[in-house]
Parts: sequence; structure tokens; C-alpha cells
Amino acid sequence: MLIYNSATRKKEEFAPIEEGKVRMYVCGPTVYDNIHIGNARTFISFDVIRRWLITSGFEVTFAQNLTDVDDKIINRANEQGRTAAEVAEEFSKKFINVMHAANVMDPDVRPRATKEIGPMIGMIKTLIEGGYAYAADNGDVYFAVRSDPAYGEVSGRKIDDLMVGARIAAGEAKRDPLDFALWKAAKPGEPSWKSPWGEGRPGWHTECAAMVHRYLGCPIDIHGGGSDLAFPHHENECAQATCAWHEGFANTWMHTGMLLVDGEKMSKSLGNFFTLEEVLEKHSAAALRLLMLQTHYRSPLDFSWERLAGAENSLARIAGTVKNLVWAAHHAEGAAAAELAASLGAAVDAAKAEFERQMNDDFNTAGALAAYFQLVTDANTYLDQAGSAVDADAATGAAASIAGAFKILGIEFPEPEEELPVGLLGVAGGLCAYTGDDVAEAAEQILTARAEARAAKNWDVADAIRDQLRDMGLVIEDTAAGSRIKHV
RNA sequence: GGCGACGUGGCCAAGUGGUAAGGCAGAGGCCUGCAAAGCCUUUACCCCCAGUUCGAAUCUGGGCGUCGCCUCCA
Repeated sequence: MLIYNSATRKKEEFAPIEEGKVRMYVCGPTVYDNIHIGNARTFISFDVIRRWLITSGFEVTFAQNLTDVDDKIINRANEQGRTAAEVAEEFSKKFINVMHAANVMDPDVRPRATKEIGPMIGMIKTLIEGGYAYAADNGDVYFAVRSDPAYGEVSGRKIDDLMVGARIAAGEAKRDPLDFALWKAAKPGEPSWKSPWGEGRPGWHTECAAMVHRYLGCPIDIHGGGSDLAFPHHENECAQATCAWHEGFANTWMHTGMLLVDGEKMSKSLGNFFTLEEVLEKHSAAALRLLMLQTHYRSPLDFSWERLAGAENSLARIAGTVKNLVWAAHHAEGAAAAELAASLGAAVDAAKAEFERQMNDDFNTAGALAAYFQLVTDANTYLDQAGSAVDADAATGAAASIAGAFKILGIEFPEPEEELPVGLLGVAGGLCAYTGDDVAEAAEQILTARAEARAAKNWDVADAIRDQLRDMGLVIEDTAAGSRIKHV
């Protein structure tokens, strides 16, 4: 399996530290507002990466933090006249809920910054003792960037290049403009904790480093996040961790490409964002995931509603094929055509092999999807050609293969055998004289009545049946293996 | 200004040396009583210029353009 390591800028053969096990960490959200779909892209990307590692046989431990203390949370709380803890709690819950809605797996560990203050203080103490950090008179503690000779290796920068434009903001007590806060002295009214340097709270970069160390142990196999976090966040995390513990921090750094709107990065500050919640009100999580996975995770992705609608169409076609395969398997009659079944089996094997090849090449989901789009076409062709002589095992196998592959991508289809509405009984009397209470039986008899009408060239009757069902949100689909009633 | 990424058909997109996957949209055809669904066909001088090579979308140099990071940011 090849994974692109953004620290070395090369694809590398992935070899976990501990045989068969992967420890990975992906920076979570600061819970001051609803997340937007740009944030979601990163979480969905790593969800798929994690699923593929699990599918490949690795025992994956996945940790993701919630940053529940931060300037933005405090600001939001002040705006709304609430406590920072209330704001953090609200948006923590909302984040977890919307991740579920997007079919993103829960992390194995979800630490919260405010519950990790002790370990963070311990880490800062170690850094000061080691000569890597210093406490300023104002109660802040800063990391001395120039004390770390490896600083810049994660994001590929040189300290001297960073000097231009670096400034010391008002109220800061840095010795060097590049130094960053490990601990921030509390201002009046802010949430704070006791420390050797007075009341204060941890800096953002400090949280992740301490949580990685505590819950996964250093070094970890994979550290991920959006590409906008590479510098300074990840660089700073790494500097702290390596200087505090001298054990290394992360073997592979993975960064996802930015989600764009009209060619510009989606962000809260630009105001050009759509929240994940609102997108999922209008479209399925499956379609959003499909849209995202049709682009490589490292490339920028320009979002548009048109593209999302296109993904919805693709998804409907795939879901339809899976349903039709299952249905055809259940309604197979007579001897199956062996040669056709064998070629379908070969198509399934080819899709699976290509899917694996693509996923093992730095999680090339776009290429992997193409393999299964091909199988969808092959399966549809099979259904056309086999007619009622469907090989139930071959059709079931193809359906399972398609559904299984998409499930690895977190894209799940509705249950194949959807219940038809009870309302069908209400019209059955008029359409086919059926008066029982079995919906499936009513559907059968309606189809029979239509078939008889068509055989008698009684088009008005046949079309009336179709029209009436359409008014109920149902459609009659005539396939090579026979007719059936489906939801639109 | 510094660092990095990218520029492939109407839209999106995979593809890092051997004559261009796939998706969406459009058009035509097959199937159908007519439809729907499905299938088939259909459009590429791979941003420009030069170079390396028997051969380049793929490598090198230059140009033009776009995006990201350098400040909070997934």
C-alpha cells in the first residue's frame, strides 16, 4: 500500500510501526459553530482511509480531538451571553450528530481538550525544563522555535523564509516572532485552569500533541488533517512532541485538499460556506460522499450544487442496478445461462481487483469508483441479456460486490426490497379487482392486469394503470426479466 | 515577496515515458404500442513554446493562468 507522505512529498510504501496495527490521529473541529462541508471533506476523506485500512486487515486505532476551549468559542459565548462551556457542549453534540448523518464512523477515542489540561501542563513543564520553552512575565508560555533544529520539516519550510512578515502582536511577549504560545494567561472572564505560570489555558497546538501522546503513544503511524493545518498547526504540534519526548511524532503526514466554491477556499471568514447540516437536508450523505470521492483526496475540489445533483443521479443508477440484481435473483426462472453468468463473475473479479489496486495507490477513490461504474454497466448488460434466465448466485454475488465496495467508501444504499405502500390496496380494486389485504399480491395482480391489457392492445387501460401509479409516486419498470413496481 | 500544488473532451475527473479510465450533461440509435429504465454510438491537437527520447499528457527549461500556505482556518 502506497501512501503520500506530505512531509517527504513522496508516495511511500506504508509500513506500520507495530505489525498489523495502525495508530492514526486526525485533528477534529473547534466547536464554536456548525461545521461546513469543507471541514466535512477532511473527515469523510479520513473516514474512507480508515475504512480501507480496516478492510485491508489492519487493526486501526483512530483518535480525534474536540477543541472545546479556544478564542473563537469564548468570543461566541460572549456574543450570545452564554458560557464557553455551553457553547462547546452544544456544538460538540451537533458535530457528533452530523458526523453520524454523514456516515462517518466514530473515532475510537474522542478526547476533549478541557479534560486534558493536566497532561498538557506536564508537557509544557518538560519543554521548559529541556530549554525548549519559556514562561514570559505576562503569564504566557512560549515555545522557542529556534531551539528545535528540525522545525519546518513537517510543512517543508525554512525558518528564515518565515521571518518575512512575522510580527509580534500586541500583548504578546515572544522573544522571537516565530515562537508560539503553549499556554495563554487568562484574561478576566475567560475559562481558565491553575498552572505553575498562573491561571490560563492551553494553546491550540498544545492540545493535539498532548492527546496524541496520551491516547496513542508517540510516534504514531498517520497524522492527518486539512492541508491548511500543515503550517503552523502540525509543524508546531510536531515540534512540541519531539522536543518533549524525543520519540518522534508521526511517521506519515497526510493532508487533504481544500474544498472550494467558485474557485475559492470555502471558509467561515470568507462567508462562502454551506454547512454540512444544510447540505444533508437537501441531498443524501451518499451523494455528497460520492461527489467528494470522485476527486482524489489531495486535490482541491470545487463544490457546486449542480455537481452534487449529478452525483445524486449517478447514485440512483448504481442503487437501481443493485436493486435490480437482487430482484432478478429472486425472480429467476428456468435454467440459467451459464456463459453469461460466468462473464458476470469475471466482471466482478475484475472490478474487485482494480478497486483494490486503486485504493492501495494512495487511496485513489476516483479510480476505484471507475472500476465499479464499469461493473454496474456490465451488470445491467447482463440483466438485459439474461432475461428470465438469471443465475441467482451470479446476480446476488454482483449485487453484494457492488454494495460491499461502496460500503467501504461509506456509501450505503437503501434496502433492496422496499415495501410498496399500503395505498396500493386502495386502487387495486379499480385496477384489477383485487380486494385482499396483501400489498405484494395486489401489485402482482395490477401488473397482470396491465400485461393483459397490453396483450389486447388496450392501451388506454394499460396507460391508465401506469398513470395512476405514477400519481402515487410509483413507476412500472419493464425489464428483460419481467415487470415490477418501484418507488420513483 | 517566500514556499507548495495544479492546468486533460460542454462540466467534473483518473492516468508520471509507449499512441487518453470513469461520472454528469447533450445528441443519435436499439429496446418499447408509446414511455420509463437499461444498453450501444458519439465529440480530446492532454494551457503555450522549446528541449531530452525511437517514443511524452507523463521527464527538463521557459512562459501564461489558477489555487493554497506564510495570520484563525479541515
